[in-house]
Amino acid sequence: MPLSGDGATEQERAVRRGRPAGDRAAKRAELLKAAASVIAREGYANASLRKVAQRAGCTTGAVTYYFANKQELVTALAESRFDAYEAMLTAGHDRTDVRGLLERWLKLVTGDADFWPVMSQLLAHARYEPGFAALIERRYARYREAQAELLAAGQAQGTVRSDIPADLLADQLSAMGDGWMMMHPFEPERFTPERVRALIDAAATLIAPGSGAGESGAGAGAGDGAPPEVC
Amino acid sequence: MPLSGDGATEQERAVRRGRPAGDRAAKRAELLKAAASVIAREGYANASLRKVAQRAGCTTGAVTYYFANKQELVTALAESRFDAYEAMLTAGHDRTDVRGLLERWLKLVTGDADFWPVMSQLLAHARYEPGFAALIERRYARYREAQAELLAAGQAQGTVRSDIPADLLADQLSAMGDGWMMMHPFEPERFTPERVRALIDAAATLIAPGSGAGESGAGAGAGDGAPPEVC
Amino acid sequence: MPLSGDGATEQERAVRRGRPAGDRAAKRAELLKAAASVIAREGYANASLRKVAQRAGCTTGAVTYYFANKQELVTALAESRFDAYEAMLTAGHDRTDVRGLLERWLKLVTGDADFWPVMSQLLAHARYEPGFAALIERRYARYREAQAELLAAGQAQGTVRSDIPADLLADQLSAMGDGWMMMHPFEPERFTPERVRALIDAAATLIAPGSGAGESGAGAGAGDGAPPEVC
Amino acid sequence: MPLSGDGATEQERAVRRGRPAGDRAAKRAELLKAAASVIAREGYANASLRKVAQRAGCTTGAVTYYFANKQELVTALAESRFDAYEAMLTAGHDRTDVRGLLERWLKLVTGDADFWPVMSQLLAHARYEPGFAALIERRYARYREAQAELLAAGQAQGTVRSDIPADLLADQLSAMGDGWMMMHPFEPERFTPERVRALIDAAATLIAPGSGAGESGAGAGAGDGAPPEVC
DNA sequence: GATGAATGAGGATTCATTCAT
DNA sequence: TATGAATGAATCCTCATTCAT
Repeated sequence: MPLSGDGATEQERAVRRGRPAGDRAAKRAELLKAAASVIAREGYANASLRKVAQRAGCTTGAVTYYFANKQELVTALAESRFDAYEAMLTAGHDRTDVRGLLERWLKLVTGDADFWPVMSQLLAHARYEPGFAALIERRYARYREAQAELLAAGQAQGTVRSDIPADLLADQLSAMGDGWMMMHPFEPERFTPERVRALIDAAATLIAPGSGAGESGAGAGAGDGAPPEVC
Repeated sequence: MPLSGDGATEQERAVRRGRPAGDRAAKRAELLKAAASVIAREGYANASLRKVAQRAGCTTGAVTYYFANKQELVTALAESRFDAYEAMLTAGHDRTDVRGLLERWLKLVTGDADFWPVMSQLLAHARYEPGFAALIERRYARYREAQAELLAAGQAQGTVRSDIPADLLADQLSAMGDGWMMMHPFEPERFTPERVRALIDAAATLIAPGSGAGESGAGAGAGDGAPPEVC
Repeated sequence: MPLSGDGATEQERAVRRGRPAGDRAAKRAELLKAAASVIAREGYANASLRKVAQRAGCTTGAVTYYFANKQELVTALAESRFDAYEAMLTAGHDRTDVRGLLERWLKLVTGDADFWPVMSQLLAHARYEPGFAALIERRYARYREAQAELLAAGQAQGTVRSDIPADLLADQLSAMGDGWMMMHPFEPERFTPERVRALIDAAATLIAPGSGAGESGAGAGAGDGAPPEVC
Repeated sequence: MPLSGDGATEQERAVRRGRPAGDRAAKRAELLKAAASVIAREGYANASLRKVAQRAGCTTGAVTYYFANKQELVTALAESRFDAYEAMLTAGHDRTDVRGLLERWLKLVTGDADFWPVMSQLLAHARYEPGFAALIERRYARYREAQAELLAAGQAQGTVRSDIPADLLADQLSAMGDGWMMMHPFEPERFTPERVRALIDAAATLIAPGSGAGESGAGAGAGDGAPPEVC
């Protein structure tokens, strides 16, 4: 509408020009949230575009207007989730603070009730969605590498046990996270905040150096924040 | 099926004796195998009764004849998988041999190429399949308890670290297994036999007592069987 | 039902064995007729499986049960039409009877009111239906070759003009047929039986040898059967 | 659009004078070209307004802005094609030059690669597009009449055979043209320029007077321009 | 026991069209 | 004048399930 003097200043127009798609990005984000909600509540196999549209309060056509494909929708959803994941991981904190990483992981994963269920559903189906698997593999690998680097740094500083190579440790930590992620939505009553904290504390204990001989369990200290002997 | 007097002679029945519970059970087992294969190859979301029938070499009607529902088929499949899992766990070995457990787990999981993919798909959908979730929760809990018992016995014998309660350790070990199970079908090239062994060795190191201070990594010794300092 | 003595003789069973698909072929033929009717009445672009099902008096699912694809349905329809076409062409008559060919062509094409419209719609869309174009090209070529052979034989006998190669003549005759086929459903009132006969007579005159100088037109004799001077 | 006083100065209008009827007509023509291209490439059944817009480099809204309906677009396209056809036919040449007509027809039809495919698609669907059929019938009839007049004049001059009434000859010639038009986009490799010329030469031979008894075929001379004995 | 025909709801996707801006 | 968001119906197709045989 170049001729309609709508009272917008030059600067405002420039801002508008900055996001040429108008509210496209916002609407897409809204639809992604709806999709996440549906997947979390009904599972990937039962998630249809119709349900997504219903939850977003629009028609099916609107969904396919913003996302050409169901696959595009799902891929975009996965991207956004991995973005959050990565932001968590690289959130300008001390790069060797393994304990901090676990805490941030805990916060991310418990902050958004949908996060775990959605991620587990996406991962479970990634293998069978052509083009989708590649995306997850790529981003997942990046995440694991970052984690391995962090653990290696911890080993250099002596805050992480050195008798297991960092990459194996990273694999084990992320596998643990995946396992929890998969089982959490399945039996949520088992994953009370206290138990999750206990699990995280235990994980910290597992990768701490020189542990194993003590009498008092790390799990016993669950809920008291960071046990002094870890990290 | 002992109640169906089908007019078969004693001899005919004797011939049949090799099959566990008559033709019906055999046919059901055959269909379950087909279902497992389809799920492993195409994913749960894309697995249809038609495909199962096709792979089993029979008609769609036959499948619904032996299994009233799709849900019944899937549930029976899950039961059979957990049976194998439990048999593995309780296979008359030394009940305190944690290392042996890991080895048996490894053998089970690498022996049948479909085991991991099928299990991960079933678990991923358990939450959303009414009546199915309960089954998995029950059997999974039983498995975890058995594992916790085994770990506790190990702690009593001093072969397992005691600074983490056995139930937390069991949770962590099984979560690790779940995580690998989920990622394995997804990037199989990452899970070479050597690396799987290294991961298991590292897991053994993780739960061993008094570890963590050494310089040489357990993972470095991957492939050489059981590192002496573990278990 | 191998055990049910249904009173069928050995021979009857053999017959049944001959068409293993039961009434499958019959049902398919029925659906093909419905499809032809829909295409003739509504045009290819507006022909949907739903409409075909409606006309056949069954559900959409039934159609896709007998034909995996819309393309398969359309292809089968084209095949059946070409079968009729070819049967017409090779109907055990005198292979050099060009006039007879034109007559048979006329009968085929006027006998089934749907024949012309359906064929023209199929041909018009063949180019854009992957895998369908090949079929038509193949069968169409065969038809044109047979026609060319027939015309060549006529040339050898002196009943067909020899100043134009038989293959070009065949091309022209079939193009004429195609052109009529295309325009016929479009302005049916122009194609009265009388006019069609006149066109055929004129076509016969066109390809007859030594024509062109006479005063009385072949078209003037339309309706009086076969003008003596032709063929 | 002479009635729209759009405030343009005399000079501005002069500049515009090159374009037939202002911007609107130019834009419509542009869209028509895009529509023709889409129909030629994808077929009528697969041609959507979206694709037309895409090929024209504008939005869907723009198309519906310039053409109220899809039907209006298609109708306008047909009109423009028939305009070209008629212009070809009545292009101030000798009105009795049948050979010249065929040559001009050849040039038109081979000059624009899209002409044949588009026309055949439009004709194929004319029957089923309400309001569209009438248009084609009218214009097609006019074209056939003009052709019949020309042939009648040829008969009077002795350059066209007189044993077949002019209107029947016209029908046959145009049917031939339609038939080629329909088959050409379908198997383009069969319609090399040489063969098209041979076909046209043969057509000229067909309608020439006193032909048919000679031994040498007109088709054999294909490519050498106009055989002396024809027209 | 087993078949396979048939159903009908639901899947994703495409499309012409409308309309506020 | 032109945009592009949004609609809702229609597209083809898949599927679990039923049922007469």
